[in-house]
Amino acid sequence: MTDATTARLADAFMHVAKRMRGCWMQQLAPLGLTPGQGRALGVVARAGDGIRMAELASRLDIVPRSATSVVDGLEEAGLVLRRPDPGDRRSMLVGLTEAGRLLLTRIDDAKRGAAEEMFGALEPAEREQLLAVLLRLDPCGKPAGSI
Amino acid sequence: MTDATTARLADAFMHVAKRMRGCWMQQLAPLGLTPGQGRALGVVARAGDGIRMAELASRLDIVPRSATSVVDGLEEAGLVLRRPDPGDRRSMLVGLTEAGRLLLTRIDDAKRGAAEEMFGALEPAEREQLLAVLLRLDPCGKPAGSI
DNA sequence: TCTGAATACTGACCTAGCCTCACTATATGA
DNA sequence: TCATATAGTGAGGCTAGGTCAGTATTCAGA
Repeated sequence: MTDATTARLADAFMHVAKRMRGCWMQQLAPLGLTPGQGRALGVVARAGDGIRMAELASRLDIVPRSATSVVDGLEEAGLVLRRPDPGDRRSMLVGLTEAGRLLLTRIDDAKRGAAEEMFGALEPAEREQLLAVLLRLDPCGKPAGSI
Repeated sequence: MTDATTARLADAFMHVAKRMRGCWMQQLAPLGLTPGQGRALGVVARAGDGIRMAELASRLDIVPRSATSVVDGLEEAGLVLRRPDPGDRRSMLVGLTEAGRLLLTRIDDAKRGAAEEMFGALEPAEREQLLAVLLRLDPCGKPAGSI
């Protein structure tokens, strides 16, 4: 019984996640961003003036090599800039450009739009409950990242 | 306020979904299956004796061309078999082989294991609640498929 | 009965978003 | 000074999708 519920839970969860991803993609596409880039831009913005590649990767919960690709895309679009870390010449600091800063508010709107479209059916109290539940889930023992 | 909760909700949701996917992948890997193949095999099994490619695609919520690739993989692994639909020679019927039928129970176990690992932190009542909430979410207006 | 439109599948090719492995450049502790 | 560790990245792989175009078949209507 609970067994069946749990399995259905997994199915339903992945299904909703898939739709949400599509929804978000759709909202971000007009801005010329993929979901991964949008997420990364948000992390960079929140990091203030310059975040290391490794730190960015960790907050996105991806390996450093993958962060390189994401930042490549953002830099190509003129939204972020890499500069060497003056304190450690092995490191790069990634920071927003003016264009990136300007785009950020539109990204936030898109994100809010997608979230609203997704969770609009839920009462505010239900959303709070759902959020609380999600924050307690930590599969496979990995520590939860930021974003 | 609710705005911020909704945005955080989206973040948390995608984060959990990502971990869950990894968790499931990990459980399925020993069986030589990807999550997509596991899902497809389940749909084929539930369909009884033979499901059309188009119907399979629709239940997986992917385009028919993508279903072709998934079935290619399963057929190569000897888990399913394509045969022409006697009633419509344009169509193919996909059915489980004996090997597929045998693997199915192990897949179910893996799935249950992943789901348990994911949602184990929740009380049964909370799982029921979560499931109920998920079933109400239907982003971007697309009709909900099966699995 | 013939024909044009619709349908079912698939080959060729593309993308996002990850990964590992191996490499260079730099930093750091003994 | 020198071994080892760390930061980032090139090369290349994979899953899970997607599009576009083409073939085979079905079917509705003239």
